Amino acid sequence: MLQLSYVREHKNEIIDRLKIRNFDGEKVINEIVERDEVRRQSQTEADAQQAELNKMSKEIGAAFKSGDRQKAEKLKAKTGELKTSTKELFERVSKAERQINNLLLSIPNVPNAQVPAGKSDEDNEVIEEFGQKPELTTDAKPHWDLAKEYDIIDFERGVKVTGAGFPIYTGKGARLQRALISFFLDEAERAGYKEIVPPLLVNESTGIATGQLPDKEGQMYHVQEEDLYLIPTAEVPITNIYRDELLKKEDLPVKMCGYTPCFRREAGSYGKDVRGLNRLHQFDKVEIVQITRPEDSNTTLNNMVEYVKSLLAKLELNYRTLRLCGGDLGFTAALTFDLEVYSAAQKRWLEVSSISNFETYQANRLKCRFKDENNKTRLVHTLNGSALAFPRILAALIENNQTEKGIKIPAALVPYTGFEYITK
RNA sequence: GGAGAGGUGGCAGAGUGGUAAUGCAGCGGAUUGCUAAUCCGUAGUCGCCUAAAAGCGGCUCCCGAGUUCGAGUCUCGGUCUCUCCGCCA
Repeated sequence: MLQLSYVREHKNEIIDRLKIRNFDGEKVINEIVERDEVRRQSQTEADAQQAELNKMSKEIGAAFKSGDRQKAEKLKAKTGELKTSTKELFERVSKAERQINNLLLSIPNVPNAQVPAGKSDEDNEVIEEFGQKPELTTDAKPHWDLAKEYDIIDFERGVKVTGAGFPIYTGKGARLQRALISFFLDEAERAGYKEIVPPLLVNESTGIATGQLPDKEGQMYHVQEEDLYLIPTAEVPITNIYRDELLKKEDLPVKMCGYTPCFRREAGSYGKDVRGLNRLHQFDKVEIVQITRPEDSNTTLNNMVEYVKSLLAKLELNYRTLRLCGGDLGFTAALTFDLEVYSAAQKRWLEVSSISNFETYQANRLKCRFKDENNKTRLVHTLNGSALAFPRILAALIENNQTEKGIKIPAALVPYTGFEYITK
């Protein structure tokens, strides 16, 4: 969430910039500033009274020690009234703090200056297109047909075992998943990311810190009995590794990666977009996460985008890079680039990676800070990106590489799959 | 699941009702003729005052209530960790 001092000092600028993401923050922010004034005034009074009480306590202690019992009793009698009014003042402070906190939680991140205005995904800015769209014969099939034909994904039995959106990968399909895990993790390790195997269930504090809670409960599966949530992405547990920690400046940047399944309820998603592998309740993903100094995060974001692009190039997939407009930006993100791969059989672009800079928004909730060379404690910046999400990569791979001989595996993956073609 | 012990600053670690020891690390400074030693200072956070610092004050010993003029210390509730037992891949 936004820092209170930042809201106080840049009120109008924040209101203006939030408009880029079509968020009208005027009322909430004015209320925060007003509550903050109450808070500070009450605290100044309360502190002064508390100081007086502390002084009296010491005098009483001294009087007892010197054996002056009468003086002590006299002083004790005087504390009562002051105690009551001090307590009331502190209650006003904490009430204001709670109100401010709730209001702050409801405000999304302030978009970075690079973010273009726009209402929806249609207004995202295409900044680059790489490679040729593959040309397929007219009888080319979408992946859900190919999956059945080549016996690599069993959607129907997935429905039986669990429900829609939980596919079962079989045989070479399963092997291909395993190949992707190893390929992406090996690449990430080469790029300097430390591999993490995080928990797949997280507690409430963790969900709040990265911004999934409150409000977005609908996205996560909740385990009632233990009050835990299944992770919607590895971002959540991996970023939270450094929650409530004070890092040394030489620890930065922290570069981590991890493979995990991701679980999403996707409440309210219907229609043709959900066909096949396009939108699932459980899917696999390798995530990269970085924690950086504030002044480095812009460069880092670009490096992360370049890194993910290099993966797509190695998989011989054509892609385009989008800069998300304000209307499509996630709640916690300041700036996001999406990478989309073209599916020739479905004749549409598929989002395979989303790479974001959260600046201090998550860091403030995480209370993740570092000491700089002036010994100042400052919030870090957090970033993450998919590198990559499997289902749509798989969809594009099998659709775009369908040949008469079978489905051709890109050369970079062959050492991992152990086969060059998936055949019937 | 049962029993017991514990949670103190970036880290380690004392502290049985009256201003939170000490060591290490980091940072700043002093001194010395050599990859070093020694000495001094230095926790976080909120508020007041500042142009900024300095300064002053509050809070913080896992969290929340309570007792008390005064709580790291006593009481109650919660939470997490460790040890032993039970169960178990």
